[in-house]
Amino acid sequence: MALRAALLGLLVARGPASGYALTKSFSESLSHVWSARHSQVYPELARMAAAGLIDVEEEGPRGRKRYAVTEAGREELRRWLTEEEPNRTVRNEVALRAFLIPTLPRRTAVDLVRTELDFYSKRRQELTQLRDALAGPDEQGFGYYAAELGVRVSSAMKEWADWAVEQLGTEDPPDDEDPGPAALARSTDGEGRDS
Amino acid sequence: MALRAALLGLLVARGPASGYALTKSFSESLSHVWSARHSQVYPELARMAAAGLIDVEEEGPRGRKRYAVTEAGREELRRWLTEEEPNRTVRNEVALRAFLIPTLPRRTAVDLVRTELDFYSKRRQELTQLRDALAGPDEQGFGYYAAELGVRVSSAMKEWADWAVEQLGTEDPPDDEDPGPAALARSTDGEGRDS
DNA sequence: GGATACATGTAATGAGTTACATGATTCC
DNA sequence: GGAATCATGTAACTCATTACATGTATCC
Repeated sequence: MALRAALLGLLVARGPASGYALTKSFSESLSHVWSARHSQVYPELARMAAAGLIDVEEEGPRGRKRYAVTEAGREELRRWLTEEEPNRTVRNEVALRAFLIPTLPRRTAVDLVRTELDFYSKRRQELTQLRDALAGPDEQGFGYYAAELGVRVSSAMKEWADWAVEQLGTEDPPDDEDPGPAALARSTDGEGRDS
Repeated sequence: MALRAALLGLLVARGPASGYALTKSFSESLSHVWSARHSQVYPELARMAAAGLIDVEEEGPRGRKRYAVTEAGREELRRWLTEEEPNRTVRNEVALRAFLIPTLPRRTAVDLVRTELDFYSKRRQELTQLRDALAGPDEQGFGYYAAELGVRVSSAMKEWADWAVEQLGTEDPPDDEDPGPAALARSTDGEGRDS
């Protein structure tokens, strides 16, 4: 139901829009928060219209349908935000890779972390720009909270990558050309506590 | 394939384990990084064994199977980490809720953000403890990088929530009992740029 | 003997991705 | 007229959750 809430939110905040335009939001402004492809968006919009949460307000040029949120849709969004328990399940592939780093030779590990560092450095810049744009007088701050969160989270990830590179040792030590695992290798077998 | 990599990583780093024990990792140490239920873990382990990435090393008491990673499994983990492009897709329900906050009346918005604040405050504490435990002499630092990342990210989220509460205004203003939207309401209709 | 934790599986359903498929408008 | 973009949809597949189903060992 998160996708549904996201669509309702976009329609409430930015006014009527087509499935195409909504999909574009997921690949642009909303991409640091939630994502969805058009193949997921169109059927969901159809279901929401069937449920009376949105209406086809206008049919435009290339078969375009402009959807507008109904009163029931507004209520559903409010209900979802206030009454449904947030799903805080984490499934973060970058963090997973971080978890797995110690299984790699040190040099390889450093390279990987450096890649993340560059990536989050860039993302932070992008999000900072976005946030500053949203803080402008007219934009009414929609997306501002999320952009600020994005800036803070990507800063944290960038700084973590800085820290990790340092931890892993950034200089080539004298014991050249035989990397060896970053921290552990096959380790601790025979931990049987039960049988 | 992220689940597969996570399982291989656990087996490489902590040695042979049962599906049950691996599943427990996803609800404990790994829960801030990746999650999976037993109904997903068991079939995946079976597929991995069929593919020769792991072996049933021992069959224990209650039908328990202890899996050990093979050389092919180690290689697959290395390959996944170094050759596969990380999936950086974000699908963060908390951030989505942040995005949607401005559609709510101010008072309700503040309550919601306060809940997040408490939650991330707690999570940060937990992760800090976990990280400090992992930094101990014996643990060889496995999970340390991920725990550090978790601490940094949840700190960022907690601090964002602090900031957001302040932005939304924490004091009851004199215009009591008629909340009104936090920032915008139905807003800006008729943005048609195309037709 | 009963509760709890250990231990493994399957089935139905929902969420999300990739690929297939089609056509209209606009810009050059 | 050709390319790019607008615009919507469906089908097959993978990934993930919830619920169903079963049985064993251990602790009290």
